[in-house]
Amino acid sequence: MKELRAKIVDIAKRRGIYWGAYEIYSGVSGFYDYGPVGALLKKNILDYWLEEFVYKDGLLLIDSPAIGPDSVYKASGHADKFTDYMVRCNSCGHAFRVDELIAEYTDNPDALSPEEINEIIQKHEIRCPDCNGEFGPVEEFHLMFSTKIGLDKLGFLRPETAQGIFVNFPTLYRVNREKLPMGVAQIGRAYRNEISPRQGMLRQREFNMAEIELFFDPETEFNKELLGDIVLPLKTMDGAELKLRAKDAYNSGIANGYTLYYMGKILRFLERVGIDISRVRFRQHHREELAHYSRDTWDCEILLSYGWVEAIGISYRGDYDLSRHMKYSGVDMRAFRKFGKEKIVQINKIVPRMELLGPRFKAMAMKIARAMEDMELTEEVSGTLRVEIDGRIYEVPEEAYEVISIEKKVTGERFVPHVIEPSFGIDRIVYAILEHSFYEREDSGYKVLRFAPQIAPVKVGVFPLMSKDGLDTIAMDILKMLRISGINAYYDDSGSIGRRYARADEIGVPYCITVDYQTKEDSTVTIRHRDTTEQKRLSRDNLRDLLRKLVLEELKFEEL
RNA sequence: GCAGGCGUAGUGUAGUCUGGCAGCACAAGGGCCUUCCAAGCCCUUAGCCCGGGUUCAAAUCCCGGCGCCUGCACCA
Repeated sequence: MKELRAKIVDIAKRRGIYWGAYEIYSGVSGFYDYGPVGALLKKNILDYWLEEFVYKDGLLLIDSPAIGPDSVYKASGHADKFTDYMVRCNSCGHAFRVDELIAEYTDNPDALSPEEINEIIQKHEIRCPDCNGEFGPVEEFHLMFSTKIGLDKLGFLRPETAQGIFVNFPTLYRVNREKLPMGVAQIGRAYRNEISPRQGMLRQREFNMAEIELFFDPETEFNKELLGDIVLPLKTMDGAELKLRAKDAYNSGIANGYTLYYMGKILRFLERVGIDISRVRFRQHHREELAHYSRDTWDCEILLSYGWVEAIGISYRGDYDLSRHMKYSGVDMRAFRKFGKEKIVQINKIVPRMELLGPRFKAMAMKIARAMEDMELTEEVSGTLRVEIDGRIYEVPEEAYEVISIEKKVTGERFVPHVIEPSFGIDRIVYAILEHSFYEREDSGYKVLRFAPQIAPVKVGVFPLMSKDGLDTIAMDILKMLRISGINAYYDDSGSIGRRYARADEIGVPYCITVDYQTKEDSTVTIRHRDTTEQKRLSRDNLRDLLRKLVLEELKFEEL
């Protein structure tokens, strides 16, 4: 298996798919460049992702900034949960994670403040495990990259693209004409300052994500018709491995309906982009494994040379994110749920008597009156009323207001929507495609990447059989014609024809056109199929239309 | 961050122990040849991770740094 990894790394660098970034300065782990071939591969995957997940389901695509103020990440919980405390030994300089050092002295090392940690270290005389030296003060280590916005405002690089969607919920909800369910998608880079990233492309400090937040009303029944007969490979929290039809899984209550819906879509998507879905499963997180925001998470894992690798996560985040942003920002993030029938309810309402409030409170009178009107009267109100505005308490005497009982028509109520979040690790999918589409030909031993035509970076190679006798100029004409038509094609006249096919196979070019001597007589060319090496003759005239169909996979090579 | 291993053309490696002209293969570029799956011939490009030390002389020995790999830890 290690062998395979080495071959992928080799081919990736040699042919321009990807490589470690900043090589001339000896590299920085956790950062990668996509080369000319890889950048197109990634783009094609994302284009197809848009088709499948955004256009087909009518989602809203947005694009928000990668840098956000710390207020956003305080609200999201990342500022806390993404911080580790460390101490450094004064004599040997080694750094240690605090939670490990003090684990035996406290139940919840994660909940302590730096001061409390210092206290524990002092009290129990904890010393450096390496040299028994004394520790310096507690330092913070952020898994988020921090930066300054302007002169001194603290900012973070987003550790996920999701928050850009949550903070915009009220606007998006209106744009969507206040309808749920509402799906919002975002493609972009996210950043995590991993302590020591390994595993190549699979764990990067700057990486590409495609995320969806599907907002829905938890009280509206899920439409089962959305689930097909597709069979889902599941591994549940208690370790059971099952293959269940999506509908049956829903009936058994194993997961949320939208989670199952996305599992089905993901499986079809992965198959189409070239993943062997017999090496795919959905693994449910254990409770203690869940992220701080999650109620239930299923990882879509792909079997690679590294073992089972999480490539996509489907998280049921409940109302966590919107509730937090509502609390921290003070902005109403709720949606409206209409009742089937409108209800008539009796409510008590305070009516302020302005002629008494005015003289007494002067400029504050209007504010106090509004606050009184907005009070939720759950119990009887009488006597002096205490009204709080901006932290100050105002005492309103009994005679300055009246309580009246009125009938009110209630057509619905406000609630915080729930969220299902399918989150795609694009780089992991790209890498998985490389591993799953790589093979070596039995006869010659040379290497092939079996990319699906739709995601193949280069769709067609155009070769003159001999680079003389005018074959080269005909081939160049065909190349131009294809390029003008929006088909990514390239020309190669170097070395023998076999060598050129081999080069094309290495970067997964699905079709090769060869101009030979017969072309000069009857204007036909050969087309060669990468996966079978079979060839057919086609007329030059309908080459463009046929190739288009082949690339879109509307036509198979066998049908030519 | 810890422990171990490693760092030589684009890629893979020899040379390091025992200091003395840095070699091979593949790939790439040019040319000749060639009528369909990495053919052959000629030519070319291109390298000792960085810094310091020892030495007449360092890829080789010593020190420091950086990076990569494996394991541990970490992995929202």
